[in-house]
This record gives sequence, C-alpha cells and structure tokens, in this order.
Amino acid sequence: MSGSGTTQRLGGENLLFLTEEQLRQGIEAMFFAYRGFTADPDRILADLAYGRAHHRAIHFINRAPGTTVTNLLDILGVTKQSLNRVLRTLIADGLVESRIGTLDKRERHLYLTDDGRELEGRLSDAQRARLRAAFREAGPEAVAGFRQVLEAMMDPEMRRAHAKLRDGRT
Amino acid sequence: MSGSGTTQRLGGENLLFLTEEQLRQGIEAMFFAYRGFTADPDRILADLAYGRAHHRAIHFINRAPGTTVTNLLDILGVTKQSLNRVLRTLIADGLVESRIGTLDKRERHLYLTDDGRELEGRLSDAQRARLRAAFREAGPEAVAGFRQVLEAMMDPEMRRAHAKLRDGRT
DNA sequence: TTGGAGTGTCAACAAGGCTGACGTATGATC
DNA sequence: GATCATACGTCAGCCTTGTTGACACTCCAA
Repeated sequence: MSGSGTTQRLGGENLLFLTEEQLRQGIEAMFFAYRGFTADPDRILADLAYGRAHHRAIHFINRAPGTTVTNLLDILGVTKQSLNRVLRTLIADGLVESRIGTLDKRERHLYLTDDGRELEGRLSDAQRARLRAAFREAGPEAVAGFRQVLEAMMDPEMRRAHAKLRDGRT
Repeated sequence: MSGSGTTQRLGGENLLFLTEEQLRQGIEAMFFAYRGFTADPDRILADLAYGRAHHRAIHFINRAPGTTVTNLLDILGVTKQSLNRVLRTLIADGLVESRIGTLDKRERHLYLTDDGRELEGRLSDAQRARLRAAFREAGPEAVAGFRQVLEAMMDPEMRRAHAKLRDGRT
C-alpha cells in the first residue's frame, strides 16, 4: 500500500496523481474547503441560535417537500432523537410544518412554512454564492471533475440518496 | 459544449454549469462526500475513545513536525482551550511529545511519538484508500478539476495555509 | 386481537466547540 | 531593572449536537 517508487506505473498508465503526497494534499484540500463551504451559513445561523443541524434539516425539507421523518433520518444519518430535537425547535419557531399523512396516518410529512423558506433562501444564497464563485473561477471542466470525484468518494447508499435527490426533481 | 436553446449565455460563454440546480447539487455532493471522507477514520477513532479533533491534531502534527501550538491553532481554527484539551490527552497517552523551544523557550514544539505515528498511519491509510479509489475511478483530469474547485472554495487564509503545507515539504 | 412499524418524548451522558479569567514563563523594550 | 507583550496552560461554565435506553401512542396488517 504505502511506499513504492516516486512514480507509480500500472499497465502503462501514468498514476502520478495517485502518489501518497497527492492524496495527502487531497485530504487537506477537503478539510480546508469544507470549512469554507460551511462558513457563510454558519455566520447567519449563529445570530439565530441555530446550528448546522438546523441548516441540514431545512435544506433537505426544502429539497424534498413532504418528506417523512424516517426518510430525512436516512438522508441525514443521525438518530431520530437528535433530529427530533432540531425539528421540534423548527416547528415551535414556525419554520417547519409537520402534517399527518393521509395515506398512512402514522407518518409525518414535513414542509417549510413561508418563514422557513425565507431562511432557507438566505442560507443557500450565501452558500451558493461561494460555490458559484468557485465554479466560475475553476471552469466547467474542473466542475465536472469535482463532481465526479465527490460522487466516487461517497458511500454507496449516499450515492443513491444523492442521485435520488438529483433526478427526483429536475 | 456551446450553444443550445435553453442555455444561459453571458459574454458568449456557456454558463449552464452555474444554474441554481447545478449549485444545489454541488452543495449536496459536498455534504454526502464529506460524510464518506470522514467515515473510515471515525470508525477507527471510535474504538479508541478519540474523535475527529484528535485526528486533525495528529494529522497536522505529522504533516509539520515541530510545529508550535499557535501555528496549529491557526491551521485548525479552534480556540486554544479546545485544542489544549485534545493535546493534553494525546500527550498523556504518549502519542504526542511537546518539547520546549530552544530559540524561544515560551514555545512548545509538537512531535508525534512512535505510537503517534503508528496511529496516524492507520488513520490516513484508511482515508487515503478511499480517496485513492475515488481518484482512480474518476481519472487524472477529474482529480485536477476537483482540486481546482476545492482550492477556489477556501477562504484566502486557508488557501495560504494549504499552499504552505503543500509547498513546505515536497 | 395481536404484533410491528412509524413516530414522539423523557432522561442521561459525552465530545468538542465557545467565552472569560487567571497564572506563569519568557522575550522584548524602554 | 522594571515593564509590557507573547506563548502557553488551565479552571469553570455554557452550548450544540451527537449518542443509548426506555417507554407510550397510533395505526396497519395478519
């Protein structure tokens, strides 16, 4: 695994981009970039006594309105107790609405209220502005590569969840 | 590449990759990919009663041996109280060594011990394996784009910190 | 009628952020 | 030599957000 020559070759293909050093730099790039990625929404949320957990819930409820709690649980990858605490405050503050299912009345379907949509807009405007600047600076080919690598980095279930959100509503 | 009916055009450049929908997908890709990115080390750390904070400290001490506490503080972007809590346990557990500076005796220089290097290796092996698979799957051009976009996404200071680590030790 | 699924809630706890305050060396400066 | 600034450590307390475990309720299906 670790330690071979300086240039790794396999089947005549140049794999210089797979050196330990390149991978380390990739790891650090992910770390620093994720910090930037969350910095802008974090600033907005801090003023509202909300955290990233609230942002994530709002984002995915907006993305898939009417989603059930269990579905959201799967996407977010936390326990229902954690999600419930966040959801409770969002509902109490009038940002999220929880409607009992019509087909299956055990289910709760989640929707953003007008206030919720307003906050979602503010948060994602900030985040999109940064991403837009980064995308514009890097160019279309780089963006395609960026998305390819991220996709490949996900766990299979997450890849499915991501694809579902992507294709579900064009 | 260029020209179709529904494309957005600005100054003759095709900006289809900058639509709201594309940006939203980029945001979600970052979210899901970061989860995958941290999943493997997280599993190892859970068994050791350590967390991501310990991982980050170990990573950057390994990356820049002899770094001072203040320097590490800048890279990690946390308070000294937070870092100190982590550092204290790592030193107590014999993974990190803190040496008083020779030039300036106020400074503490941080090094990994043999045990520390062993753990660092285990953690980064896991993380690199995932990244290597993703890089290999996506190919060199995609990886170049990936890194370009991440770089553009960072805050300027982080970009500098990242560049410093990158160029400091080739 | 009974079992199970989906949901909500309570309690307790831990990691890891934060702020504020204080102490102690050491270095730099007047 | 006295004074101020810097680097570091630490105590105390608070917050968010994650975790387990236990329990109750509603509804669907067998």
